[in-house]
Amino acid sequence: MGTGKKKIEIEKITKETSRMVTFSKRRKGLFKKAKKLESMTGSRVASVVFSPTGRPYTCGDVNSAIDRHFSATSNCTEPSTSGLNSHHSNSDLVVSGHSSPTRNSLRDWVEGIDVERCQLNQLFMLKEQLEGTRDHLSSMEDSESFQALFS
Amino acid sequence: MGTGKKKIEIEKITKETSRMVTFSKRRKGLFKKAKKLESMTGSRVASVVFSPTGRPYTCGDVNSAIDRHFSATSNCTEPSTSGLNSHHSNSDLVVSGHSSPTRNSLRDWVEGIDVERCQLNQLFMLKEQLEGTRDHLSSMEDSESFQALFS
DNA sequence: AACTATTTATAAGA
DNA sequence: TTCTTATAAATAGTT
Repeated sequence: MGTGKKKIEIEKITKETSRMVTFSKRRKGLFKKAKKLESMTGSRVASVVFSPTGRPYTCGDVNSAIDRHFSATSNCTEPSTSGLNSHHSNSDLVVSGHSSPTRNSLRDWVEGIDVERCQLNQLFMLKEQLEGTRDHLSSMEDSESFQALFS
Repeated sequence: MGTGKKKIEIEKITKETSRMVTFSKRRKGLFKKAKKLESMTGSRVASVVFSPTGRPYTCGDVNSAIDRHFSATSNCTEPSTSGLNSHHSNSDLVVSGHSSPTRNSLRDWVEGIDVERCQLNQLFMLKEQLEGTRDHLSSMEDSESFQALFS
């Protein structure tokens, strides 16, 4: 009958196929849940999913989520008085000396980043998110929001 | 009987309460789905949810997701050969002149950020994610992963 | 892609 | 906030 090698190959292909089918179904479900959570409760959800092959998929309107914080405090030096920035501990976070930048002081905040610390992983991922979002708009559930992001 | 004012207050409280209950339940469900998607398909999910009151909740092991990309290319100058960085268009992305930094060149990448462009919103959100993650570990579904993130 | 038996999530009430 | 449960939604397996 079939060789052991061929049998294994067939199993691998089948496995990968069903794996990708499951990934596709569940990613769709996850993003649907995220959007419903937003619409039902007035919350904001931003998420990134890296597929088994490394392809990034994003969900949620990042710009709007951030703008909400800026617009709520447009006349203040603090970007937000809600939970987000109301408690700054004395821990050694990635940003030193810039606890709550306004839009205009973001350059200061960026320049204050301690690039030697591990949180750079986060920045790197952010870059990948941006690039992945740009390059894979067609894969997204909410393409319009993210096309605006790069226009 | 009860005054109109009191009646409205009761309605408002009830509404806010059920809204937060729904938010809590659905956020929990969303994070559960995210974790199951990861475990079933070998994918990576990172997500941030801002509650109706602006409180951030995070899900997913950001460090591990990034480390996967670094570890896959530990001997290369490129952080990843998978889909993420395999295609750089000539569009004017936030990062100019640094298309694929290694861990050691991340300082260059950070310094290359065009801080006048709208993508700074993304960086600001990243900062909020970091702070929110640190300050609200108790609210998370996967506390252990994120405690390690700040240790 | 579509179907459906089954599992899973959740809204309402306690 | 947690528990229960009837109902709704998601999805694994299959075609």
